[in-house]
Amino acid sequence: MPLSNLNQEQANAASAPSGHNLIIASAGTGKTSTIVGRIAHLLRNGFVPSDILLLTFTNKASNEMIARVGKIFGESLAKNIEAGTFHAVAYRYLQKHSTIHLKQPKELHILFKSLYEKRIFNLSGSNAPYSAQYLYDLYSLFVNSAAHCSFGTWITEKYPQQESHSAIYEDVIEEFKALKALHHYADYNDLLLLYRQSIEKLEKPLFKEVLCDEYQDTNPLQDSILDALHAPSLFCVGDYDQSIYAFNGADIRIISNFTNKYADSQVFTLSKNYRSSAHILNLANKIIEKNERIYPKNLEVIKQGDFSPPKLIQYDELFLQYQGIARHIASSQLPYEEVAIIFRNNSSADGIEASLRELKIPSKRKGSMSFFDAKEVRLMLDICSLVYNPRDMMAYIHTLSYGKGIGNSIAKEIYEALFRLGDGDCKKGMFAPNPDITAYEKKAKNTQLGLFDDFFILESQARFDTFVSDIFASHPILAHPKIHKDGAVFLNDFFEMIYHVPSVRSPKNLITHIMQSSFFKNICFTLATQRARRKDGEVDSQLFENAQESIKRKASLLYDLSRNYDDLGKFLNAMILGSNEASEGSGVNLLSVHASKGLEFKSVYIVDLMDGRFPNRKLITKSGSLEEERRLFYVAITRAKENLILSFASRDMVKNVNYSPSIFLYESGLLNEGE
DNA sequence: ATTAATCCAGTTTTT
DNA sequence: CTGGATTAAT
Repeated sequence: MPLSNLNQEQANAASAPSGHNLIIASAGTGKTSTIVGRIAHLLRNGFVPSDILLLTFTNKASNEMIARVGKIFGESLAKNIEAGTFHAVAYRYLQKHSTIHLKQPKELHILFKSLYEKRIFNLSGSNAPYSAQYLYDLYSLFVNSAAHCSFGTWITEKYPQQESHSAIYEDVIEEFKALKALHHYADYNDLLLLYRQSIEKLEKPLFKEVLCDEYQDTNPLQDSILDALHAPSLFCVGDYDQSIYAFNGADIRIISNFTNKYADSQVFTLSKNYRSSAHILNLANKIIEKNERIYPKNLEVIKQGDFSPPKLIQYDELFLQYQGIARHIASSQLPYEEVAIIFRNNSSADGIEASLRELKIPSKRKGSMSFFDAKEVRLMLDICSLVYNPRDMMAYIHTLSYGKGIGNSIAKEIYEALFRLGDGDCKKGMFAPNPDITAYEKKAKNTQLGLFDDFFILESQARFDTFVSDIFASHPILAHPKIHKDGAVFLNDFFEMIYHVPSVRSPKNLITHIMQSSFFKNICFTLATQRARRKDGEVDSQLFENAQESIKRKASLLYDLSRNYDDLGKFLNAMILGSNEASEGSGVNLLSVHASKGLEFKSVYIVDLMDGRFPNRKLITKSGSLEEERRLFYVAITRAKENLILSFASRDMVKNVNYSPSIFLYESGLLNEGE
């Protein structure tokens, strides 16, 4: 039945014999239907669900496809197909076969930085070493490009002037890797590396057919996973012209070399476009022709009807543009869900959101970064992490650093003390410390200071007894000479909270418990006070109320999220792997070009088409290319089904900058030279 | 050496 | 509005 919904081209692809099949599917040619059709074909021809692996670029995409398969074959059967992003699939496998703790990218970044900052560079040369941030990004790019040489060699090749630092770089990275392995921490890249490592050793392929969506955006590391899977049959779907992830190592040579790599490869091309009007497709073709062609492309317009041509609106000022677009949307009479505003840089989103709000137009933005970035949310998740994994160093350090007089160093010393006192289990270290172990190793300092330290340690046992509870009184970690009254009270609250963690550690129970603890409440109080401080140093009571309200809202949002999970580990990982899956609210869609990939809307507005911003000149000089920017523009245009509105502003009043129109507006013929 | 406070710049795209 | 860097204080 599903195959009969496909056109001839799609059906040919979907029913291709097992082997190495590449499907060139341009924008709007029914790529999803073809993949679903392929799965249907497989299931009808002797494959069982567990023979099939479906790799997509987002988890949302795989959920949609599996749901469509479920409509045909039943949900219970469809859910046995392994499906998701490379990362999600890798993670699921690793969780079954090893111990790993997935960490927020930012977390490991902090860890890396702390190692990096201890290094001493030779600054006599003229070349300053890269910042920890930049080095970390470069390393990630190195991993994703699956180079066969060492990082030091790689970096020297790419940036010869950095050669003198490469040995130190390599050494820090080795230390970083060792530390990650020790704590079983994994970042996104590690998921892929570890997965590849595990499956390489297998004697029998895990799957009979692997389907890979958005093949043009796979990077060499992901491609090496496709190799390591040794699947007897591949079904790769992609479009050269929509490759927009070069910054993440995506390499278009992977898709263009497919036919050379596999002698038995078959290429299918889908050329019937069902999505967009002729006007829109003509514009898209006109743009993409400027890029070098790898596969011929002649899109056939299927959509019939009388549609308006793409429109360019010029504004004098940035905010006038946003307000103008908002008014345009208000008067367009379309349901807001059918409308998308697409921009090159996320920095455009705030202004657009504000302008829409002025007109009371609801809007939704993808994965509000701000939510998982908020200190209070991260704190709650850190507490969950350290309950889940009582040797999670990062989570302990972040949490304990909130104490007055306790910074990263002392927090780390406390963690290490608890770790040793509990023989590797910090919770045991808290409530059943090994009496034979001293909390803090004596530091090899000069004797005078050493005596001074001992003096405090002798005193410490009785130091805080008068105001701390039984659970905590005379705990060995109090021996730390730098912990004083506030810190002790803080630690006491921490102990109280952990001690009373509900025995049923469901995510929602735990979140509720944290929210009710005085430990968390006190920190929120300080956070709110900080946020309510005016420039003169006074605390504005109104601002304080607002800040507390906002914290409460975020806490209850996290509680709502936690109710969907019955397992603490699953909850924590979902908060990391899928943190930007959930878009909040409803209404007009606000999307970056990258985020718009794979989506379609009746009306599309592409804003801020100024030279420098789109194309992003800064990036072109760094790592990107004008061709990639052009593909981005092509992707943005081809999201539109019926109406396409392009706009730019010639001036930004706030930044006091003048802009000239994007080169793409000239290329598209909407502007002529000299205008 | 470590933490706390203050001031200043700046903002790419994703799993 | 946040992160980073600088500076002051313990």
